[in-house]
Amino acid sequence: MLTAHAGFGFRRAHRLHKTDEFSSVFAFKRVLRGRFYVVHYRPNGLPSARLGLAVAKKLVRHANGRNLLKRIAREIFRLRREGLPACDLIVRVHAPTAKASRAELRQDLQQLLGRLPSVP
RNA sequence: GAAGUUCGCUAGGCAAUCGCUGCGCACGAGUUGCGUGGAGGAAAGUCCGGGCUCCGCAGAGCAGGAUGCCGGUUAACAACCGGGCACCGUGAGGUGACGGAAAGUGCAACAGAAAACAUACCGCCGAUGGCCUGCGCAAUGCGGGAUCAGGCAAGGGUGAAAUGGUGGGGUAAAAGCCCACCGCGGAACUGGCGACAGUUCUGGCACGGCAAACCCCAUCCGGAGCAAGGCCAAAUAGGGGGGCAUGGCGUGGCUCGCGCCGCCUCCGGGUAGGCUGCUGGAGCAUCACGGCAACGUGGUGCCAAGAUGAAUGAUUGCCCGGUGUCCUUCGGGACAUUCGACAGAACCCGGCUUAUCGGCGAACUUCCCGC
RNA sequence: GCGGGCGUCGUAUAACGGCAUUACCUUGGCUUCCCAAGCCAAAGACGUGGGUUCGACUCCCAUCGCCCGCU
Repeated sequence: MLTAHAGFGFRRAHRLHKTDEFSSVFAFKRVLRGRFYVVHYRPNGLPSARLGLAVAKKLVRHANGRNLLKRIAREIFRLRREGLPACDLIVRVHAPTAKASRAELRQDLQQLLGRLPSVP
């Protein structure tokens, strides 16, 4: 049902929705760790990569800040989705980001996505 | 011009490109195209109050909680408006949990004589009575002393607080003992819906403080929450042991009442997807009328977020504002800037509280200068 | 969404509205040839801001932070 849609779109099909989907990615236990972000990944056998997000309330108290981190992650994923291997990704935040600038956060995630292994 | 006070508004703007999402329309029916809408003044904290939904009705009592000068506004409120009183400010104005201590119980460390019922440490007096004593023939006379009986609470000192204050009279010394004024209590009258205020008379000083100590009085409050609640689909599972049925469940702090009839527990087993509620409402704008105002009534026009692993964004350019550096013909200009607050709807409203870079407007106050 | 609880020396804890307690830790001294142990002494705290009260860790209000529960 999922077609390899060309371009920079980021539709519902490119996101993870169910608890099961999240759990299976976590259960696969493949992790790339950056300075602020952590990327869990698991090959999904679909034509495109999919993204899930998790930002702990404990690390970023205000909804405002959590939304910012998610937007940054979403935007980078959207722009690079075409070039990514077909994996389910969960981008998680694991370090306090209060002092980090947007550029640092972006650079961190770009570098993590670059380290993803290609799917056989 | 400076310094303030109060009230209100605003929350950088425009464009391009790439995206997310609600709704509508279109057809070639694609997760396609076009159009259109898409965070706040606090959306926050969840401190109050409602609507809505379910608990049969929302019932009674107790417990518990809330409110607490008066009048009004409101769906309701701990909110708001107007007023009274007290305090603060030169003023515009601001602040106030502001009922009751002559119903009761309790509390007050240390200091101090004494901390709530009266008392007397240092003191003052010693008129009167007694004592000692001088004058005197003597007296119920005239003096002196200050051990006693006794009188006093003025002054001192302690404390957060000490039994009205100031002045005068008065006295042996004193004292509301007496008087004037002030304060306080009571009564009457006047004004006001009322809180309260004013005037007059009167009492002769009582009735100290703390109720954000218990408490009393008056008024109010049933419980739970949109994960409420409803609908659809799929699947199925019955059973065994034990307990209670003056019992159990609805029911939530307790009791009663009301409704239902099996219920609880252990073993073992199963399910948890979609739709709805979901945004048209105590709604917004504007006009008229009533009201000091909060607000109300009526007319006209408008429809303005609805996500659900959770949208409302990103990048670039120009402008606006700030900051820094440099230049200046003092008008300003050039360059740089990861400088542009607090912060993100989750059923919906009314308040409160807290966060917040700045900008704008109106009315008023005080001071200075000029005319 | 709803509800409950807790913030006290560096750490763990007590405290009727009236001088903030105790232990460990730290520092100094005594003791010892030296260390440890022991003995003696000292320093160090009421999350923040208001209010009530003569006086607040305690009572009230607001706020900040942390923890827990239900759905």
